[in-house]
Amino acid sequence: MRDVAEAAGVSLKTVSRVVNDEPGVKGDLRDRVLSAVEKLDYRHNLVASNLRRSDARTGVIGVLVQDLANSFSSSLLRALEDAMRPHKVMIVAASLDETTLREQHMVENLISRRVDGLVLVPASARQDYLAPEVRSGFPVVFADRAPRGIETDSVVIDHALGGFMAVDHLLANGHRRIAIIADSSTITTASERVRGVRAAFTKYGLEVPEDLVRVGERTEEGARAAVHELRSLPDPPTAIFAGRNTIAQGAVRALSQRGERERVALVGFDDFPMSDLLGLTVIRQDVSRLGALVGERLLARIQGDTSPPSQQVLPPALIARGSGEIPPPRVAG
Amino acid sequence: MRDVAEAAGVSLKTVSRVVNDEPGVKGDLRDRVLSAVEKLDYRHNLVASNLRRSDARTGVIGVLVQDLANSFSSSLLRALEDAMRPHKVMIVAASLDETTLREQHMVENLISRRVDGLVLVPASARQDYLAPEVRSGFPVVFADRAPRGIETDSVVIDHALGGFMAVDHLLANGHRRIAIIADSSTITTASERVRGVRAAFTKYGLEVPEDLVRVGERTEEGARAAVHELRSLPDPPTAIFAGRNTIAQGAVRALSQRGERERVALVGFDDFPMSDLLGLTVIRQDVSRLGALVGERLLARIQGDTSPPSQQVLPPALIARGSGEIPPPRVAG
DNA sequence: GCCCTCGGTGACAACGTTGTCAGGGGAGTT
DNA sequence: AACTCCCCTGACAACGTTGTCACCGAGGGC
Repeated sequence: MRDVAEAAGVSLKTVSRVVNDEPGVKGDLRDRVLSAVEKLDYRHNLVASNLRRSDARTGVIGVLVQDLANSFSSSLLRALEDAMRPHKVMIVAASLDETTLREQHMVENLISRRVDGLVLVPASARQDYLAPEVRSGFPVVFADRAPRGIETDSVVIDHALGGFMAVDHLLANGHRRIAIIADSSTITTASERVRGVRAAFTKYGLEVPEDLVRVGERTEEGARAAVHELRSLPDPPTAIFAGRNTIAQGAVRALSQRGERERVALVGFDDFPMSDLLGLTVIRQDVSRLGALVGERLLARIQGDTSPPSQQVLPPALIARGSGEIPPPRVAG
Repeated sequence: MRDVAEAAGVSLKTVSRVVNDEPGVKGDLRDRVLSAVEKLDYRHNLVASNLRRSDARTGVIGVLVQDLANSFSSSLLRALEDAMRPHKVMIVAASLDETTLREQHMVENLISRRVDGLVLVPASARQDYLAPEVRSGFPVVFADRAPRGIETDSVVIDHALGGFMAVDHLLANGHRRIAIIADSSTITTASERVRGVRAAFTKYGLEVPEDLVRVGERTEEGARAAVHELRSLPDPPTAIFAGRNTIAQGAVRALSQRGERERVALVGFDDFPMSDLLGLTVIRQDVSRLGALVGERLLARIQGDTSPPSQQVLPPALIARGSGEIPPPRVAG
């Protein structure tokens, strides 16, 4: 910028005015500056600009999700991007892979970078470490999973209700031997879903078939192996509840391999692209809506909203596509 | 930081030393500083730090893809993230939606933010506007699509070869009435793929059935409509080449609706999750490898590699899963 | 006892920008 | 003709940090 000022024969401040489209620079001077900018390939330095400016907006938010390659995460990211674009806010994104430690490192790093706000799909069980920031009014919105240990905005799906709906659906269709495959119980969404599942059994006055509960599966491979194992039991499940999208995908694969896709009922949690073509019955979370609401909340906070933390809960929906409507085999009444 | 220095009764510089883990601060002083940091909830400001530091690394790269929610883009992003994480580089990502204007705005913005480098899946036909940056040695790597108008690193798939392989496969299986549904020809990858398709016809000494060529489709809905229309022709196609993942998805939907999935051959470009379960034959691009190579190249440039621009071309692979192996109906020899 | 060395600490300027305020000159008013 | 007002422009400090260099005191060698 100094060079530009020199080349145009004006002061630094005048260049600054031209670059920022501030009023009050006469035509010829402005032209001289612009042509100097052109000639020297000058690029405005937003880093320095943000440092100096009093309001201190960087125009960047941090978004920490589970896995950028996962359809849930990427849809959320896209929805957030769309919500932020009109406000000229960009997104720094990272995958946490359910790692508590990485979550803390990333949060720390993003705060050091002075992002304007944070969207968090937490991997950790508790987020007390964020307390100082939240207290100081730093905008943080939790998505999909509620915060623990701090009070801040969140927009979550009613995971327990989703789990309930899925298994209620299977029980209503006559299934009793229902396998439950879910992620590690340290992940609150997973344990919430399982809680809902248990509530569904309770509603029918039934015991949960504990021998068919597989908690701690995350990967598609693990889920596939679990289904093979479960179906090989002496008294195998006639229906399966898959606690998240990768598990459902693994389950479909396993049942395909066994040629049992028409025989064993399956309800998944999380919709994903093309699941309709697989005829998969799922509990759908409206990810676009989730992202839009999170974005809206974050923007409000960034713009100075100081109302008490809000907890928004979105209902999931059961999408029947066939796999969940397979009846149990008629053996004994 | 000033407050911390005051609270600890030391100079600014000493605080700086402690925060940056520099050697040469005695035990008790260091402790005094750390406790002052704790008490005041001081957070190191990386923005100012980066401004002052001479080497001027921000530890952020920009990644501009087509659509963050698309499985191709999100897989690429994830691969890049994995390549960058060991080097403590974060990612600012944005969707271009094939908009030339947004591409330029975003690039400009990212450069203003002084990102250390840029990964571009370009939407524009030419990228001359980047010439000044490239000339000055700013690290830019093109992914999936080669640059036009500038010389810089790129890692691309051989799209023409992929198109050729797909249609060669169909022709070898006896199809002649092959529909070509592809994205707008202004997108170089799309036109490259179509070029390969035409080469395949030429190899067999055949004319391209121009009445079955639909160029300019991008969305799943458009592709679905196109398939319905094509299959309603008096002399309908017996096979379909779908020029990208969303088109293949639309085609599968359309054929499903018409109950013709077992009757019409289909080869898609771009693999996507669960396509194996749909029995879809595709041309697969190794996105993880692509992302890893792009990340490697970008890191080398950031670390000062000044060798001439490299052009890496990855071969695609045909994954036969059934849909592409459906023979043409036996009507007349 | 003097000088030198060296580890620890601090004062100051600088990174690239913008907010503040003062000054200069032309046009309009009395 | 003198004065006022307003529009442009520039000088300067400041944002939060770190590189540079100087200083101070203790310890060791002669």
